[in-house]
Amino acid sequence: MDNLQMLKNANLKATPQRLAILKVLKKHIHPNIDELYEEIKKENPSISLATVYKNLDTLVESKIAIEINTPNLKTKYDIYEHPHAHVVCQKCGFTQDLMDDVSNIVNHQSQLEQKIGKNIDNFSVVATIDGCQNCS
Amino acid sequence: MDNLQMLKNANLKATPQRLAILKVLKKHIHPNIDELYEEIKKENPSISLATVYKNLDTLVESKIAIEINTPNLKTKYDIYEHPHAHVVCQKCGFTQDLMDDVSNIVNHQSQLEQKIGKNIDNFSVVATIDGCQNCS
DNA sequence: CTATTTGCAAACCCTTTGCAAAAAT
DNA sequence: ATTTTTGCAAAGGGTTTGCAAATAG
Repeated sequence: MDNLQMLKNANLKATPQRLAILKVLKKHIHPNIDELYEEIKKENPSISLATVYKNLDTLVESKIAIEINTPNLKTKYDIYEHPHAHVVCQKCGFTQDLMDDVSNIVNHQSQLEQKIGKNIDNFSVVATIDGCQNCS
Repeated sequence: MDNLQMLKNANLKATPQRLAILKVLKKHIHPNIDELYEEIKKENPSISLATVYKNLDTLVESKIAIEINTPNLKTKYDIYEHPHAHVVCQKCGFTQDLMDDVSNIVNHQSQLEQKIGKNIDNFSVVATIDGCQNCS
């Protein structure tokens, strides 16, 4: 969906700052606040970090974005398009998408389902990834 | 295993502070630093928070304890006895153990295994838990 | 005796907050 | 015109660090 429309649907004012955040969220994979901020400043040098913080909170509240909490690292963000799960390396924070079919495998196990429910929004697996491509 | 022995095996000096931390880790489920600190102070009023921080790092490095990273909340700790996984509520941080057989279900899926490896130490699933007993 | 650990206080992040000015509708 | 949002600077909170004194082995 169009960024401007996403904001309108959520009753949020379409400020240049918000549009810039959405643009970067869609172009970069799982950025954290610093990566977002640096990227946005290229086109919008006067944006303040506090504004980025505030807007990320707002976007998450409105379910336009989601947070991916990572161990010891800054929270990462993703656009909430169709819900999908993430696998996060415990050591280095490297984050990968879990395809829908894979998360369904996890999700359809009855015992697991009891614990985590059927809701895979924001679902993330933090694990020691043998041979993580990023840290080993 | 005996707390004193665990420390000796890791070449760590058996200070009263460390023994106190281990004692509390074994008695309380998934405490965060504050819960640990408050509990330890009951018997060891002069311990400093910095010491608790330092020792938790040390214990995790020595694989005597593990960290459970939780969204928006303080890191929780657990004794590393036999490895097991955790399910953490995304909303409230409520943390449950995942029994070995359940984590094996997750673990033995070949696609998932490719991503997360066979190592279930420290494995945690952060998810929105429908009807979480703690937050709903 | 030597190396490690402790406790304190200060430093150091990162994130949030208050508020007046600016901008969106 | 009204309400929301921005940007700044300050405050806040959690964690880490440096160092001298204390302690474990």
